[in-house]
Amino acid sequence: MVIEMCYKLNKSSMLYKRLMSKHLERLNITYSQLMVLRVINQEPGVTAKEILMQMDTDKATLSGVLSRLERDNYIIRKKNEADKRIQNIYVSGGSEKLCEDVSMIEKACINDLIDGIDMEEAERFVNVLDRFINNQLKKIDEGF
Amino acid sequence: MVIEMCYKLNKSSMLYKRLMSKHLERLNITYSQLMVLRVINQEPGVTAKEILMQMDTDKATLSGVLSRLERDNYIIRKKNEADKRIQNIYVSGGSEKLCEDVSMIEKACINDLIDGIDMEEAERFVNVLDRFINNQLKKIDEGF
DNA sequence: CTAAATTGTTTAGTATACAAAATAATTATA
DNA sequence: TATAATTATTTTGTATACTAAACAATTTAG
Repeated sequence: MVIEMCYKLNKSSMLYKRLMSKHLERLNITYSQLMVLRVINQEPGVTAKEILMQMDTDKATLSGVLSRLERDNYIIRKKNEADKRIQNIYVSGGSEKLCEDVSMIEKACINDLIDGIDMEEAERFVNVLDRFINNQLKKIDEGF
Repeated sequence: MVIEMCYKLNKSSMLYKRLMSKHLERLNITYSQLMVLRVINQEPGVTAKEILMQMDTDKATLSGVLSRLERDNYIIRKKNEADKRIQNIYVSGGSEKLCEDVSMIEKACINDLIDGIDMEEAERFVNVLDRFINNQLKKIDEGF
């Protein structure tokens, strides 16, 4: 039963990424890149470290995403003069617009997915999901 | 609200893979490889095509997983004489045992994750998740 | 029967995900 | 103050995920 739940969580997650990627294709940006770009858009000047703390991803993965975002001119990195280990990251012109466009797409895409699921059900669902995630985080913190 | 739900589904899925991968590390097999190995264990002689139909993954991805499973001696592939495009796939000796071991690990791992979530909640959760997945599949079938 | 379409699978190329090691800059310590 | 420990980030190496193209064997059509 619980194993089934886990498989289905994985399946749903995979399908969501597949759906969003398809929609993002014509904007020439990937799902992961977008998630990161959004954080930078909301907090101009953030550092990689700060992005990492917000998003549950790996530093090596983020490093790659950032370098591709920079390569494609979505972001700009400036070395921090006070501490030269740090780079402050900013979105480049046009990226704010991109973030907005994507939010629209996302909302449209998601409306279809919620079909037949009412608000109360969704809330209970997220409530259980939160507890499940917390259990997972606890396990990981404890060192498995 | 629904966007939040999607993010959390992704997060939970990522955490689950991270947890399972950690546990599987000492068995020298990856999560994806194990999922495929299980199908082969249950249906000796299956073809790649048949595995694809059961598991929602990509043929190119599966091809890679199969070649690594073969490289590491977990499976054996035999060319089908009737139709030489096809290969029948079998687990090699010891893999049945491996599948059992992993099931044990998985159960132990999952017991901790369900902590504080009762059976009824879990059932409702999976029910909503099923509908959500079906909506996603419908969207993908419709060509997005 | 032969060219064209189909089928099962692999290869090439790009983007993650993640562990482990390497770098570079900063801070703490003997 | 030289050295060790720490911090922020990148690099390396392996394993997915996915698209598009390549291949080989098999069918289907004209």
